[in-house]
Amino acid sequence: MRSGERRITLADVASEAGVSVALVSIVMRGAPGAGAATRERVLEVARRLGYQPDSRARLLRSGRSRLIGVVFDVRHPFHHDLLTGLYDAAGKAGYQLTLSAVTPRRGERTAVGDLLQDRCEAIVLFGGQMRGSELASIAARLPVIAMMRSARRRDIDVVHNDDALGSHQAVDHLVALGHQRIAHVDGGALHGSAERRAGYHEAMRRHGLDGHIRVVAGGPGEEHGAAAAERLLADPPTAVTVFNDLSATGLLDVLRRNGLSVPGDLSVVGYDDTTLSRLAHIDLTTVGQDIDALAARAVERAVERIEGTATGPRAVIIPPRLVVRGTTGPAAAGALPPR
Amino acid sequence: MRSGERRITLADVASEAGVSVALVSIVMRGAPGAGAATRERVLEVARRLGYQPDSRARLLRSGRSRLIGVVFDVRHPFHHDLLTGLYDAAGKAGYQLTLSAVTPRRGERTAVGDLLQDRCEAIVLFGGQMRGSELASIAARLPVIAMMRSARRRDIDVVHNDDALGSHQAVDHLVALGHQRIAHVDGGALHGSAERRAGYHEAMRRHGLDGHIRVVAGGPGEEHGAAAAERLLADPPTAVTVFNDLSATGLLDVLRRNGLSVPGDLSVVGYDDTTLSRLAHIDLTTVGQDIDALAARAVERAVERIEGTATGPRAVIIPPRLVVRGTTGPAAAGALPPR
DNA sequence: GCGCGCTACTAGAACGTTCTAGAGTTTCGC
DNA sequence: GCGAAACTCTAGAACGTTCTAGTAGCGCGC
Repeated sequence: MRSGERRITLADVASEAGVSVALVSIVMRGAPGAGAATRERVLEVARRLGYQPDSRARLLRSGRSRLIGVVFDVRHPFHHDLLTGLYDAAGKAGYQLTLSAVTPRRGERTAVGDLLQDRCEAIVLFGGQMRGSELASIAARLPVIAMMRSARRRDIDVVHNDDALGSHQAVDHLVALGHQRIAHVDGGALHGSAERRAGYHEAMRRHGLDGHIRVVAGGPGEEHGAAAAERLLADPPTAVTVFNDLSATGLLDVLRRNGLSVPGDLSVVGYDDTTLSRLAHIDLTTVGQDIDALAARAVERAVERIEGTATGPRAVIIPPRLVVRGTTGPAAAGALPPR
Repeated sequence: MRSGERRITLADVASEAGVSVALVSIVMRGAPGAGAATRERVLEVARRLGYQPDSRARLLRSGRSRLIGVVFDVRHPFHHDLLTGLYDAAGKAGYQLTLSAVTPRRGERTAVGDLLQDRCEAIVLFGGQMRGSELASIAARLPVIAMMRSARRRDIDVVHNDDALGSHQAVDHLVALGHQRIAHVDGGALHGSAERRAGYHEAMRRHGLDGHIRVVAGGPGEEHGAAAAERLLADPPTAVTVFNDLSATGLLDVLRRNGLSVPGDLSVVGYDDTTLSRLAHIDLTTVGQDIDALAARAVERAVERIEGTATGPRAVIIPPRLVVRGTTGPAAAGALPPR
């Protein structure tokens, strides 16, 4: 049946099956309260008539929407894995997702506004640039769970990766390979940059490598890594931890163009374990975020907020995991300075 | 207001403003039929009370949903750009999108089923693996526009790139650079592979290079391009057109590992102009699809089907565009065989 | 001054489903 | 066998908004 043609409703099924509309609703929802024989008969009629539930009516009448709105930025490097994980987690919790994308030409405010109209019970958002005060005004209406972004407000839940721990893991790995002259290329003002930098600092100090601490300004893009590499070439360290994989890719390119062998002359650790890091010719050692865990915890927290059962702090921190590939190896023999 | 608290409705605004509910509805929709002073008063009350429209009620009562459902596969290489384009085009046509993702763990049937419940007026889908017969059963209910996939059925609209023309463009570019020994690495059984291969054949024949036609079996992944490169090494052509960018990346890796210079010894043209092709160290010459045009035409066709104004063939073909970067250059001097 | 057309505004029904209170029937325990 | 509890089924109202048909008032033209 096409636009303009009336759809089959519960009333049509009820009429054909000789029962009430309310009983057909009970059957179609799989709710208790219908006899087995009646249930079978109703299902058969519904199938034969091609009945398709109408979520508009359900959403309007039902006391609960059981919808979790997801605002996602199409350019976010993990949005595909996050969506996958969020759908899984929501399904398990008996909720449904309704998606609203942020694009270069569709702002976050529009994306959020659409979800409010849908009467979502909570909103999960990742990426994006909304100010804390704007998020707070939404949080006054319904639970807001922010992922992978700064939102230090007492009414917004935050789920993110332990960036500092990831840097510790990277430095630990390099130290275990014998490296001491380890530099860090940061992410500029981007979310996570300060934490990854702080983690690098802490880890270096923990290993007694204070004198080798060296941070080079960077950024999230390939070009940032490339520029950082140019600056490192004058006095190369034996290893580098880089803010993210894309930046590491740019850095690798410049190093290789300048005749340095990776990991022979210099080891490189990225961050995020994006698909880029897995390309055969990049084969990047990197710190991976546990996306499924992030998604699961975000939904869990959303459900807790909806159901009023939330306990614990607003911030949920998920530990990352080092993924060792081909860009890290033992420190070159001549690289160990006298102690 | 949080879950459990009653939302402000049109009735609340009407009561406070001293007008009817229907008039408030007219004002909030920006529909004609309200006096200017009344309109101002109502908007002020709505703003003060924090009224938020309820799309559930609107969707249920309104004769039209004006929703276009989009089924997208999160792993599709262009889904971010397509979503961007689709939102833009839908907005311009006065429609809204409702999204439903296909993930590794959420099948297309589920994704489509959700959209049917939302009473979308048409469905646009890209990627995915649904059989033509399944698509047809949906098309019996409402207009279906398939993008970038095979669906040769007379009741389903298809919007896609002219794959054959893209291959022509690639071969033309290489011939203009003096290449004659041009091989093609195909995409196996994947959508578009046959057309890209056919286009390569036609273009080679058009340039009188029948004797140099050479097709190597490939596939969509990096590893397919790498394997094809291994096979080409025994007798390298001077140029290769590759099914897609990712495959070209794999091929490039193997060529370079084996000491071949690109484009000095061998030129490479990918397909799709993905973000991979733009990385500084890849800098791939590639055939780009016009994503915005694809999205615009898909929405246009959806609207035509909804409004019963569709004319023209079911298939809408968008020409691609060659993007010249660093992997193509003049044929090496010793490469020209005697004519 | 009267009638017609237009605009502003209203009342009530409709959209398709779920919720809730009730009636009737069946089953189980004493 | 009787009473209570559980189950099946029904009727009617509700959800928040839009649609539709109508009324009242105003302005303009004859």
